[in-house]
Amino acid sequence: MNLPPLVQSFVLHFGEMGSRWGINRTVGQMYALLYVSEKPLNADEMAEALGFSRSNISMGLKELQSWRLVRLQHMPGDRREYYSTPDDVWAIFKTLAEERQKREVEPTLTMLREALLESPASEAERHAQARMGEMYTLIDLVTSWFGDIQRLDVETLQKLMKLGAQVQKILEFKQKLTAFTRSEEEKGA
Amino acid sequence: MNLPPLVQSFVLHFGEMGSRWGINRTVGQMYALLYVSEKPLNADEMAEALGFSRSNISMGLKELQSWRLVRLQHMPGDRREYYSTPDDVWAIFKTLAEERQKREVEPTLTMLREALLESPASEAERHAQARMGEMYTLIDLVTSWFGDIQRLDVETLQKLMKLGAQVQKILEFKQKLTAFTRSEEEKGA
DNA sequence: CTCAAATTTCAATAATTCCTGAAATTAGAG
DNA sequence: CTCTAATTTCAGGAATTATTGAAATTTGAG
Repeated sequence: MNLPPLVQSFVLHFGEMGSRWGINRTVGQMYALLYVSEKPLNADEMAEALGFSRSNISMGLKELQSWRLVRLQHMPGDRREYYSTPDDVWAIFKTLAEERQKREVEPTLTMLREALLESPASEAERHAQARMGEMYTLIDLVTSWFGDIQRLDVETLQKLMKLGAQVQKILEFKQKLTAFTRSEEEKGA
Repeated sequence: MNLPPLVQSFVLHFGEMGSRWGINRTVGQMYALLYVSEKPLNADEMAEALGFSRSNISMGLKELQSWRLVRLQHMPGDRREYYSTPDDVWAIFKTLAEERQKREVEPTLTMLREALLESPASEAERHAQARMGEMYTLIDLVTSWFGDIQRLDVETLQKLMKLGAQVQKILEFKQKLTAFTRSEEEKGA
């Protein structure tokens, strides 16, 4: 691996993180490299920069494409394929959240829903089913919230981010939340 | 494995999910089993129920304890150790989020912060650093929001959940959010 | 204290996942 | 079309991770 030190530490960190998240180290490194690259890279450049085999790069890119984290493009007068990540970090985050939702949350909700339709055949099953119900409700609630946040458009987000005075904004957000939950309590009382 | 079918499908699903999340299959299954169990279980009961070796159970429990996902207790007149999961699903979710924050988010923020303090030695490094800055800001923003939601207390949450008419509540929440972002736009204009 | 039950550790091996080079396929320039 | 550069596939070996049984340690009842 022959990269500027700044880039190298980023790439290595992402590799480690990747493996904690069930993504393999080399795929994590590939993503990180593309993320900080000034210009799109082709597979040979990536193999060279990271010191992996060409075929490993090919498989990793396929994986990254399946997560929609990487975009493919062509350079005029060059038949090789060049890859890059989207510029907008918020869009990247949303894509990641959508994919995880689809791959992990949805199947779990489906499994739970099916379990909840069964007739429990014993006290143990009755209890298990009740627990699954609690989990279902929580996941459903949290992912709805998450979805709401995700639906914030890029412009709004960029504005928030560029203002820099995030703490301010977060405090306002917190206040809304507090107001919201307080009004619930009043209704409930 | 000799479990009621409802429990079995839940346990197996969690095992699969676990491996996607970098947690190993057997640890995922152990957690799932405890989660739906009516009463605390000891290690032998778990080994029996899941068909794993006693030593595997021991290591898995250590892992689960390090995540604070499992509590240890003793039964009167029995010297074996019994394990269970907390009842409150919201508390479980918060614990998980806290641990991930500590293990994954904090180290990443630290790495990024350090990278941002370096003086870039080239245009490539300059660009990489700018990208890292964008990532830093986003992670910081998202985790703050997440922290706010996490800080909602159990009672409020339980109220929301038990009301059952979640969709209603979510719509209200969405409205607050929309109001919030709209007022930002006005200020910005 | 003692001793047996309970738990943990750990080295060996089983299982899985990763990575590669060689071969096959695809695709675009001429 | 043809021919070659570019990419993908895939079987085999490398590396990592998971699981076990046996031995060591810990714990608490008596």
